[in-house]
Amino acid sequence: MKAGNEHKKGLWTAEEDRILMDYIRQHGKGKWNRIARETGLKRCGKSCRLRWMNYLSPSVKRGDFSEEEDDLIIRLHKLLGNRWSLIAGRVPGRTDNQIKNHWNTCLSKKLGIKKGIKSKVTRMNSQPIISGELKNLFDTPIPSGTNLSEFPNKNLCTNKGELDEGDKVITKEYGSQSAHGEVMMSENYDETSFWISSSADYPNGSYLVGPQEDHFLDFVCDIGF
DNA sequence: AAAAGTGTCAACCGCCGGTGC
DNA sequence: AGCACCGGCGGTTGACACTTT
Repeated sequence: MKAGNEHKKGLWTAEEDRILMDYIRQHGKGKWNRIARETGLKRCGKSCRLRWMNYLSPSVKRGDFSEEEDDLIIRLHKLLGNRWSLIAGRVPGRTDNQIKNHWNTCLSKKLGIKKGIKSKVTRMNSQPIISGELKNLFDTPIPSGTNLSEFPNKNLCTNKGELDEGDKVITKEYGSQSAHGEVMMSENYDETSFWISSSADYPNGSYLVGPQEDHFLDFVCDIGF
């Protein structure tokens, strides 16, 4: 089979939607290439999957993003970067594609973020960071008016007072739970790392220090230049 | 009214990792 | 080990709608 040449592209018609939905109602989703074949749709399996996941699935929420959703996405993006599927997993009813589009067209503009400017890690100050206490981690003061009570779990230890990219850090959160991570640039961090990002991604000079996944948002410390 | 410019978002593309044979 | 297939991801494109000139 010469895949590619004979697959239809472009917007889906109402009739194609109906065929795909009927099939999935009857047989369930998955095995998208098989679905594409058996429905007679002249689409590739990937296209069928995408259409279902991003549009036809009943779990997909349509319509404008609420302010609450915007706020959540902004906070998640600070923590996770462009990991749209992870962000979408925490925004009920929204797909990664919706969130990515919304970010690129509305939110990044709203925040004044320019594309293509790389983050850089800057050095923290030399103060040791003491477990159970929020310290100013950077060379600059915490802006007046910052509500520290918004960050209830701030137990952070470091193995030295001054951090740089590559340094190992330990956090303690949620009772006895602790985790190890590495200070990284935001666009490079991996699943297990904590990270520090800064600069152009966050026009007001925000820094973030935080673990992700299991520990999630409670441990975000947002400090200005 | 029409052309040009801009914004939005559905869909595509290439790549990657997992799985089964 | 190597291959094919599949699902999933993030970046990008392009059609269409809307706004401005």
